[in-house]
Amino acid sequence: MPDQDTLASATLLAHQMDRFTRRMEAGIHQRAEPVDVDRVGPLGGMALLALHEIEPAPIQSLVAMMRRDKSQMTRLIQMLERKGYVERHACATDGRVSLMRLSDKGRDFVGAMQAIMADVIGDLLKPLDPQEREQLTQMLQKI
Amino acid sequence: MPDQDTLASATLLAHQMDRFTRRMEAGIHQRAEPVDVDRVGPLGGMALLALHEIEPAPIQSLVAMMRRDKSQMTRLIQMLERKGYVERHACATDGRVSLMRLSDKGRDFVGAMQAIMADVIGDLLKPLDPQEREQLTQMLQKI
DNA sequence: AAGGGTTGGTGGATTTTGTCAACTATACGT
DNA sequence: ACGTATAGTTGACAAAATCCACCAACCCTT
Repeated sequence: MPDQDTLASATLLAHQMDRFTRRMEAGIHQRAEPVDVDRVGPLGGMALLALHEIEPAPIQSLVAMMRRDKSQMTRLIQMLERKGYVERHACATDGRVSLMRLSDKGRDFVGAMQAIMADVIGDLLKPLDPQEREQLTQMLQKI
Repeated sequence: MPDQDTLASATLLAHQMDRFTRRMEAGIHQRAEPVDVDRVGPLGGMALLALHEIEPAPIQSLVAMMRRDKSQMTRLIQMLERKGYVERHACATDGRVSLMRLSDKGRDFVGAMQAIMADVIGDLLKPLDPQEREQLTQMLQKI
């Protein structure tokens, strides 16, 4: 039987998370606007970032990594391909999958994006000392 | 000049946050479905939770708290009012604001919701020991 | 090798959220 | 009384999420 405190702290955490994520996205979105000439959007940007870490990869991996619906991901990738940020080619060992990788244009974009993210997040995390930041990422890693 | 590591860790944090928030929302959404008979939706649910902490409150406070657009909030509240979860009455000291508070129905809903949230979040946080959880909320508080 | 179940990816349709700008009415300062 | 700021509302629209059916290639098992 959870007491009143447990209940309240759970919703507190949820709100905190939500708010932080929100601030993060707003900050990134704002500073990314001049960079995002082709309007890939926040989600598209995140997808490119994610792809950068795991390329070459099938859509499925990106789906798992970003926890989005696969149909959504299909369309997102199609858009990114159309705009020249990612390239796809059939997988040699499995006829169903098509492997994606970043194009040069995509790589440039990712570089710019990472700088912005570091900037924004560094800003948001200012109230924490370096040790705490380390702790934070480690905790998030665990979960 | 930020080094490669800083850049990568920022995007890592962003992804971690995004994923966690997403898992949380998915879990809550899933388990809340039977409770959400009037289809107030995830956002409506969060709004009620938030309101519960600050009521009675003007829309503006909720806007600040949830970091959503005010127009979105207006419509959300209208929906919640229509469905009988919140009540509004004019503010005595300021003719522009209308104060919101939960109805009994709203309060019941919040109770059910909190239990679900505690459950889901407790589940997600299982890999952390109590002390770490405490640390986590405190860090999030700071930022 | 043929069948049945599974998995990777697509497409359509709809709902939920988010964004931006214009607009009303009240409040506030001078 | 005047300009300006604030709370809330509305319209129009764009982005993101969700759900479901579907195809084709894979993987078993027999």
